[in-house]
Amino acid sequence: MTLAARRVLEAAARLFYERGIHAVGVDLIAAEAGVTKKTLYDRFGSKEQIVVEYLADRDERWRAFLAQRLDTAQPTSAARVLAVFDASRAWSAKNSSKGCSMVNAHAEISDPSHPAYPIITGQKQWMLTLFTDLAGDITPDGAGHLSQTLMLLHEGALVAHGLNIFADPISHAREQAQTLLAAAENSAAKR
Amino acid sequence: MTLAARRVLEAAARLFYERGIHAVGVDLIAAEAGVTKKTLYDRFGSKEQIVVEYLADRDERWRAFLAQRLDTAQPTSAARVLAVFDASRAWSAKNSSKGCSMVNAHAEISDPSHPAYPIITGQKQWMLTLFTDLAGDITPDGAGHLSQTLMLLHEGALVAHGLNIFADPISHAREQAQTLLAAAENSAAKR
DNA sequence: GGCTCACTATACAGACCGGTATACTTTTGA
DNA sequence: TCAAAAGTATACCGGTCTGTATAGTGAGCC
Repeated sequence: MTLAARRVLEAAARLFYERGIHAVGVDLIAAEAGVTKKTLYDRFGSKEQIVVEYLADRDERWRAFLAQRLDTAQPTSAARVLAVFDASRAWSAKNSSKGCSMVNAHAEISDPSHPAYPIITGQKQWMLTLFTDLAGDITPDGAGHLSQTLMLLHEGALVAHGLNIFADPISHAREQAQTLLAAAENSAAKR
Repeated sequence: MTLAARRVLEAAARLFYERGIHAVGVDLIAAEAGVTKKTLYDRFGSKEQIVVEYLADRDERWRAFLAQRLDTAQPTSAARVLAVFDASRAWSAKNSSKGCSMVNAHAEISDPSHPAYPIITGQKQWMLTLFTDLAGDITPDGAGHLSQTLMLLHEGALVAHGLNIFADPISHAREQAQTLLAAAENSAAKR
């Protein structure tokens, strides 16, 4: 990726996230990136491709960020679940004040055959799988059930954060997750 | 509201929800409504006003739908909390297969001074207040805490439903809410 | 009958949309 | 050193965007 291409992607990412995908034109992206439209089209070919790379890049960054956080977390599965919420809180404070970019993109991309669609649904599926794997270590029988609850808390917290419904929803979700994990460990130990 | 205006609002509501607000032009709305642009502008004055009335109307319909469901629910607060989730499940099956229209609109409307902004945040605040009032009857000390958790489960379920993350997330949220309510009633009774 | 209101039909304005073409300059690496 | 790659600058394309203007039709109402 060339320097100009990187600047285009950075500008597009910021504008798409803050204003929405359809509300941002390629002329604006080029201007904000300090790049001509010629360069933009030489590198990306279409606006759609910029959208795809915006979401793919954001997905990749989030996974890398989360992986790093999980690596430094305590090695127990319960601690790692909580580390996901900690990572989301840190990530949201810096990059996601308007909520989840995948959810927001989904609001604008209706067609399931759009090339960005699998990126959006893929990230959510990946998160669910992550929760399911961790939950499986805690309560093998209730892994599906627990992971779905964690997913709802997590998604709900991101929405609540983006819409500013109440203060610090991600911490609240983390706390609730902690209660859930304790109960699951307790009931698994009894069995 | 005239007949033509109603047709415009119905067409706009469907198109805005399915394709996104910025992706739909007034020409298309007029064509789908079987109405000329002249009529459309005579009735609404601007596209922005159509957006505002679309969201306001949807908000009103949801509140009326929910109120009717709450009226026919068992009069206990716990049953009424669960009735909210039941209402959401029924509503989503019919009108909200792509998730919450307020959340989706928020993804496209960045400016807090946009006239549609207070409608979006207002509905979320109203829902939180509703949960808080009901939770207050169950556990006065923990009303804020419980209502926030219910809110996260509810919002998370709507997102999960819209993105099809897993099957029937609203029922899962309802079930989780039920567990929470039982625990809250139990701990309130002990005190 | 005459008046108003809601509506149709069509054309147009000016801006912006995504995308392309031509011509030229700068950077960079074998 | 020299050619390819990457970039700038600018003009343009057809189409669509929100919004307006002009002209006329039909129904209800006092």
